Amino acid sequence: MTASRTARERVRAELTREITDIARRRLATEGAGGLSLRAVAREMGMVSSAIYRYFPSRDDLLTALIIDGYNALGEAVETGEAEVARDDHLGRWLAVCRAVRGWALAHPHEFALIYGSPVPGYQAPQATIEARVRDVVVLGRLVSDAWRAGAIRPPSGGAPQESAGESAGELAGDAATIRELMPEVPDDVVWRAVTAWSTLYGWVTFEVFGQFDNTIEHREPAFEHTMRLTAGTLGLAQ
Amino acid sequence: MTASRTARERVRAELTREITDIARRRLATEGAGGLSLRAVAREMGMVSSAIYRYFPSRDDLLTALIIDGYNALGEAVETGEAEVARDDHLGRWLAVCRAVRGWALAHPHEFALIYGSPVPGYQAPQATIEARVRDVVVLGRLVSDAWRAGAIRPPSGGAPQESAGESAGELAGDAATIRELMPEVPDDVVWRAVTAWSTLYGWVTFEVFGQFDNTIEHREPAFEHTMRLTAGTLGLAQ
DNA sequence: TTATCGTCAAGAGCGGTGCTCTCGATTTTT
DNA sequence: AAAAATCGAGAGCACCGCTCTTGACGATAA
Repeated sequence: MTASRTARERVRAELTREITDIARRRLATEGAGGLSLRAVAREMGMVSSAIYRYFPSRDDLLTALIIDGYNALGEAVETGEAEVARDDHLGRWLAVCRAVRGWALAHPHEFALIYGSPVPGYQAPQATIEARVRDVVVLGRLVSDAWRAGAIRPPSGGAPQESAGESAGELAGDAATIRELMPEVPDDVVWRAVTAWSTLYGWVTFEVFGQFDNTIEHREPAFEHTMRLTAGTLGLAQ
Repeated sequence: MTASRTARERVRAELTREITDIARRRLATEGAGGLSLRAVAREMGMVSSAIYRYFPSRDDLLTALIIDGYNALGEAVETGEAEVARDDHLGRWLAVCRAVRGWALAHPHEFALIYGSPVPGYQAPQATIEARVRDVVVLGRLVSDAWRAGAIRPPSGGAPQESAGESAGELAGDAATIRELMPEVPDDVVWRAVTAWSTLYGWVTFEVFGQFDNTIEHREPAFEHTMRLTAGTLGLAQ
């Protein structure tokens, strides 16, 4: 078995996990810029150079935290949305909104890591890109379900003035890409979904990053109201 | 006159300006976290300690850059919106959107500095808070003008389901605060404006921070379409 | 015109950072 | 049991923000 080689590998896996745990805890208090390998090593009673046996660079540790962050957010959204009846599409949308906001407020530094300013000099590896779609997948399935169930107001033939000429084709191309996440949905609804998604993350970003300070004090009712408004933009029946 | 002491003060003002210029240029290449006083000093042919005669700490230099950023964005929005006829309210909204997006794409690191993740360990002083409302003021005036001109669809008595009970009062309180920026506008329209503002900055944040990579390739037509959709949410006649 | 006083650049130095390299010790594999 | 792989520890490099001291310069007052 692998039991023999596990002797060393088990302690290695354990130490790797301990490093990321301490790093995540320090991230929550110091922020991404203040994350220091030496501090993590010090807290583990290790010498700083030993950390490099587990993470070859600070960026690799950051990558691990970013992937964890995407998965944590994705999981929060998935479980939040799963608790609502499948045919309650408005409820599913609101559950997604609350899950995103709740997770972001509970983990502001991790949220900043994955949806805030890119860390300078850090290039996100491919592994992070795959993990970052979990929340969007939930939205896509929700929109697709709602559309097929007839719960989304159909494109009112020309309500938002149709874009003219060449840009129409570019719009359609991008819409086709996005439609992979929400099958069968017409272009117009695809763009409504993108708009709603932008509104959700715009709000959460504003709130987490403090842009509402001294302006909106009762965030929760305002968020609820705004996301209901946004459901209207999305075309969900109220 | 003060001409004599100006001799000294003039070179001081000039050096101060040179420092912020170099810092801004380095910010554009290295990002906020990579901004180093020593590097700025080196580029000026100065010794590092001399910088502290002009900016007592790295945070003070950051503060100067942040205030400059708010003012640059505010000015871009103001001039962009001013070029549109006063009674073309949809045009004014779109001009605001394009100004925000254009400035953010042209100065991504400065945008990240003012609307992205807070710099860890940095506490924004009061001076920055005052400069950061210039863009919002433009939006407020625009919404107020449009409302008074009857260009905004009035609250359709209960279209978005009215929030119940106690949260209604909290909503109204915050709406009153925001109304200082958009006089005479009813609560419902205030929240539509907040929603539209979130959509705009949500989109721009997504685009600047690379969340649209491999998904939306033709950003400009998609942005135009989305912001027209958002104008509908705001209630602006199409 | 001379003396004084404030302002300035420069240098050394402190404690911190990411990261590299080497060196023994220990564990795993052969 | 011998060989190979892995690991922690330590020293060291170049960099960072920031502080303190020193000596030179220039504006101002006697």
